[in-house]
Amino acid sequence: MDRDSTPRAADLAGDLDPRGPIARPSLHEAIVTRVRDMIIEGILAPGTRIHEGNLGKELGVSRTPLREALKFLASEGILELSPGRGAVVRQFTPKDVHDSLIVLGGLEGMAGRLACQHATDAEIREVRQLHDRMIEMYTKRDRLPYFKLNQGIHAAILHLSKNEPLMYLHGILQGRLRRIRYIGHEGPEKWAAAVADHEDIIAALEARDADRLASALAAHMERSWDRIRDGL
Amino acid sequence: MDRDSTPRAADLAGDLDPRGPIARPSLHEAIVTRVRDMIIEGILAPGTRIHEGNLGKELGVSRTPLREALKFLASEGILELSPGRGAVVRQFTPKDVHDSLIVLGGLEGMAGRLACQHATDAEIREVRQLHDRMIEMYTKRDRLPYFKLNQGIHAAILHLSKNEPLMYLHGILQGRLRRIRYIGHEGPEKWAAAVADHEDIIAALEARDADRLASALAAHMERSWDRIRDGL
DNA sequence: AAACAGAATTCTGTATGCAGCATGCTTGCG
DNA sequence: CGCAAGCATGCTGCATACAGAATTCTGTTT
Repeated sequence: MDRDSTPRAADLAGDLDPRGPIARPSLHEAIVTRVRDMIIEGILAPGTRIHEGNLGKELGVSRTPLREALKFLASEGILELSPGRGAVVRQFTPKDVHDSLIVLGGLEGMAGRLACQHATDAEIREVRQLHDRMIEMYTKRDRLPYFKLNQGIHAAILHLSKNEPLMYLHGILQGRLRRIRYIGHEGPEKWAAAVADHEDIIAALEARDADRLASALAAHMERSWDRIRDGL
Repeated sequence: MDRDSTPRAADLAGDLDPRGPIARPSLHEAIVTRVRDMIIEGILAPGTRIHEGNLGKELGVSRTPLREALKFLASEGILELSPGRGAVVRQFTPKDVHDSLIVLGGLEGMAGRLACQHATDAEIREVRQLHDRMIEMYTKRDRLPYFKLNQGIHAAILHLSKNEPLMYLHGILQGRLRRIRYIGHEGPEKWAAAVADHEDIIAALEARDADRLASALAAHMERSWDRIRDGL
């Protein structure tokens, strides 16, 4: 509020340190991300009941903030709350995964359409650069950087939509599926097809062809399902 | 699990009481819906800090379950958490509302496409019946039942998609906007246009014309924005 | 008179303790 | 020997108590 009225310390810090004010991650946030990661990495397997006492002791926090974090994660759909029985790591059926991927494709399609309208040429070039670096990693068969760049491109398109609610919903669904995708079912055989998909996507974005971009993203997601469906 | 192996008590209860097992609404759930309603009805205005002590005393619960409910609502995006400063009722800018409506239209469009594939004829007839009753309320100028039936039709279309994640995301966004729509900006002048939109929507659904249904739903949402934009 | 420093108050964040319910085991009976 | 009822244990749900941070008020200083 009215930061210009006290220009000294605030602007000095602002100029010298573009990182802004020091924001320690609150314990709440720390626990949430920690537990979420534990679920994604499979340390907490789907279907397992979460023991508040043990988990709290293991994380070095008392039950109260841990319980609050569990409620938070339950709202994301990663956990299920059975009254009197505590929190259980949610199991996703193959249909759940498929349905989620369909919606995810639709959301990215929406984002693509909006990006064609709202993105600047410079921003699109940045996505192209991400893509080029991804291709580089692909030719080197360097899987982990490839995977991260892949995710980064999708996130970038969402960002270009400049639609916060859209990004939010996408993030929720993405979070649910990260567990599935983390395992990395994607066999190297079909790797090439995914790269080809991405080439289409970037081309459509550069041409600002909204319809083509949307259908390319949806198709990409459909093929992603084909890649992981066998792993259930 | 294997209910048929012990047919006596279980099936007896199941046959006699179709309501299933007794499910008391947990206090957690009760508080969540209560506070959410308070926000929707404007009792807790956007921007206000939530005072845990007072609100807890008012609801007759201690701070612990209340705090858990607040975290839950924060995950839905209805509240914001400022570390050290507690929870604040989120304010939505006009852009937030517009962006949300765009996404909402897109989600309903997706649902419409899926409904055209998956819905049975009987289910579509049920939606038509909802529509007819809505028209009836419209001709009587009976606003509240009209509003509820209107919401019901949209919910029904989502349901016909038979895609749980889609319904879930729609519910979140819908929940955020209910506060805005609850006020009831919709002037009676433009009422007729909304009814005409719905007529289109039902017709497209009955024809199972996915493209037409999707665009009708998106357009309907776009016009909904025109109706409420003046009220900020 | 305005502004700053300091103290007091108040509220959030966390820990702990207790009550109620769910679960697993043991024992008694058919 | 099988089954069921009762009992014991352990966990969740909630309340309360305490510590630390934020805010506000007051008194002093320039």
